[in-house]
Formats: sequence, C-alpha cells, structure tokens
Amino acid sequence: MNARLETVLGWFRDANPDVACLQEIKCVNEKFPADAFEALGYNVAVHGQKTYNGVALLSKWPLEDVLKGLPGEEEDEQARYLEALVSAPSPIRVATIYLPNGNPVGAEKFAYKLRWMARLRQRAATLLALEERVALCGDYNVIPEPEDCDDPESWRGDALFQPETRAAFRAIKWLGFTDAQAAVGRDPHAYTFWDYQAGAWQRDHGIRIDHILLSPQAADRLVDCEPHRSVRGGEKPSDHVPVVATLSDCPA
DNA sequence: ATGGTAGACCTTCTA
Repeated sequence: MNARLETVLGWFRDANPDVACLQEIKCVNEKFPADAFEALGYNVAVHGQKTYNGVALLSKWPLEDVLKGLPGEEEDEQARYLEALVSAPSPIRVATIYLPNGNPVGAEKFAYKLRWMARLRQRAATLLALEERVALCGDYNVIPEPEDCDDPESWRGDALFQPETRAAFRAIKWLGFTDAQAAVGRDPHAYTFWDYQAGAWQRDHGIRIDHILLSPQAADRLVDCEPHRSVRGGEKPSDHVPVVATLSDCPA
C-alpha cells in the first residue's frame, strides 16, 4: 500500500469514487496512510495486519456499523474482511473482501479457503435478510468460469479454479446476489488481474478474480461495471486493476 | 521448460 501510495492517489484523483475497497494493504492500522485519503475527502476504516493481508474501506459519506473480521471462526486472525454502512442519502452496506488464495490445493491453505468461503456465505445470507442495498467487493481469488481466464488448462490445478472453489462462489451468488460485471452486457469477462511474472500483462494472460456482488436492492440501481484495465500498464502498477461499479440514486 | 516478479521483512513467505 505505502509502496504504491502515489499510484493509488493518482487513480483516486482521476476516478473520484464515492466508495472504495482496498485489499492487501500489508500494514497495521497505524501505518495506513489515512491522512492522505482524508485530504481527498474520504472517511477511512482500516482492518490492518503486519506484512500480510489487511483491508480498508474509504467513503465520502460517513461510515457506521463498522465490522472488522469475518464472523464464524474465533481463532482466525487474518485481516481479510471489513464491512460498514455507508450513510449516504441512499445508504449502502459495503464489505471489502480479501478471500484466501488457497494454494496449494490439498493442503491446509485450501481447506482454510473453503472454510472462509462457507463463512462468507453465512455472512452474505445474514446481510441479504436485511433487505438493504449491499455490495460485497474485493479480491475473491475465484475464477468463476473458463471464460474468465486466458487459458483454462493452465489454471486446472490452481486453487482459484478448483470445482469446489467455483461451487462455493456460485453458492454465495445463488443466495440472491448479482455479479455486477457479469450483469452488464459489455465485456462481462474482462480480466482484473495479470501476474507480474512471465509477461502475463504483455500477453494478456489475465484472469477475472475481483468481483462485486450486489443484493437485489443494490442491483436494481446498477448502471455499469467495468475494470479499469489501463492502469495495469501504468507506473508502479498493482497486479490487480480497480473494478468500478456505477449505481444510480433511483431504481433503473 | 515448474521458469518468472513484487512487497514487506528478518534473509523467507505469500501471492
């Protein structure tokens, strides 16, 4: 996060999002550059962790009902989930999600990924029952369909593309959520991540793993959703690009 | 061909 602060701030000045979800900030709360975002007019909530993981939620509207950590496993100390109510005139409850990578398949990390996804499904069901506008946003580390990657065969053995992983993602979606990028007709499978290695960006060997899931009340307001692909070719890029959803104030 | 890069950090782990 701090290594790429200028890159991120540049994107914020251009895109000017009302709400933003960050993942993999890789720092404790005290080291998150909250003042830089506050200077741009954002309210900041951070659930940080040293070296690994860490998530943050930024909003031009006040944040209420802040929940840090995904419920359901008391001994889980990895900072991968933060949720808050964005108290705009049309409020929306937003979660920033850094779902476990899960590699290698067959080891404890993969079991942890599947447990984490089961817990996310529980939380998602609880949120749906509120019948509010809800957006679950972030790095899901899930390639939902073969069309969401350049070469499905090369991902066959990877935790991001296992049948169990994809089924767990569908199970969350089928509770009643809309995959915002898939729902808008234009480029539904456009990639959101290109590895730093082996010229993945230059060869367009990308994958779509960053998702925005919307409750029915939020999906009713969906106008557009697209990854900001061009930033991947910029200075000091992340290996992920922002996925931006536009919601209207009134039902479409 | 199991390669290659990046970040935070205790010189290795995670992705």
